[in-house]
Amino acid sequence: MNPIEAILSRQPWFASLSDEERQNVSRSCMTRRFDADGIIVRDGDPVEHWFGVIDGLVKLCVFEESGQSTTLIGVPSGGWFGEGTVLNNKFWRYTAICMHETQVALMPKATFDRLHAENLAFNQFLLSHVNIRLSQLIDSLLGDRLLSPEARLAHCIAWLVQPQLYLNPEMTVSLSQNELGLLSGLSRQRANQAMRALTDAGLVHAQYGQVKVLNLDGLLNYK
DNA sequence: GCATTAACCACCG
DNA sequence: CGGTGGTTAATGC
Repeated sequence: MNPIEAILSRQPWFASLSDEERQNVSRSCMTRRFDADGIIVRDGDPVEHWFGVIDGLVKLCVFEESGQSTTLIGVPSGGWFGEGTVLNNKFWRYTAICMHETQVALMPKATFDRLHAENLAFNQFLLSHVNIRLSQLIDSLLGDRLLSPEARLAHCIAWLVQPQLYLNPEMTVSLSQNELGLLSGLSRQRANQAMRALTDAGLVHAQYGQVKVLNLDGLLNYK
């Protein structure tokens, strides 16, 4: 089994395809490897693929003309991104940057559109995926408006190991506190301070360049 | 008051 | 050595 088949076989919708369609889909997809800081797509690039993170970590960012930039979300191994753009737009509206060396699966838009038009299980997967992302958005609005920096960081870490979205039995994510700050909208120093609070609360275990989640519900309920 | 930037230093890989 | 973590001081809203 080639790498792309191995990835697709883990997708819940893939098994529902006919043998022929499974072959067609996996033949149309590709994998590509990026170094740390490698750019998968830029804001303004034409939409050609839907992307899956096989191994590594990707951040989705926007850059303002003023020179300001912000990180929207992190997508770890097992996650997919860009379905909204593939469905609705001709051009990317954010930039996807690898935070580590990252291997990415690329599904051509034509394949995506065909599955979207023809396969129920694929649509069920998409709807559930989009639904979880919507929860994530609402949670992030909540964090932004009502919650403490500690809670914002807690939620941000929790979403990175979200078992509904990603396969990560170790519940661990490889990120520096600087990158954690970028993802949660905090400075490194404030993220560091918040990390200590979460560690003291026994919710996470901080290692060098890596965080292990000990209590996912605790993180999500952190005020 | 609280978070941010800048800066420093010790430590890890 | 570069990247990361822990901390402090100055600045800004």
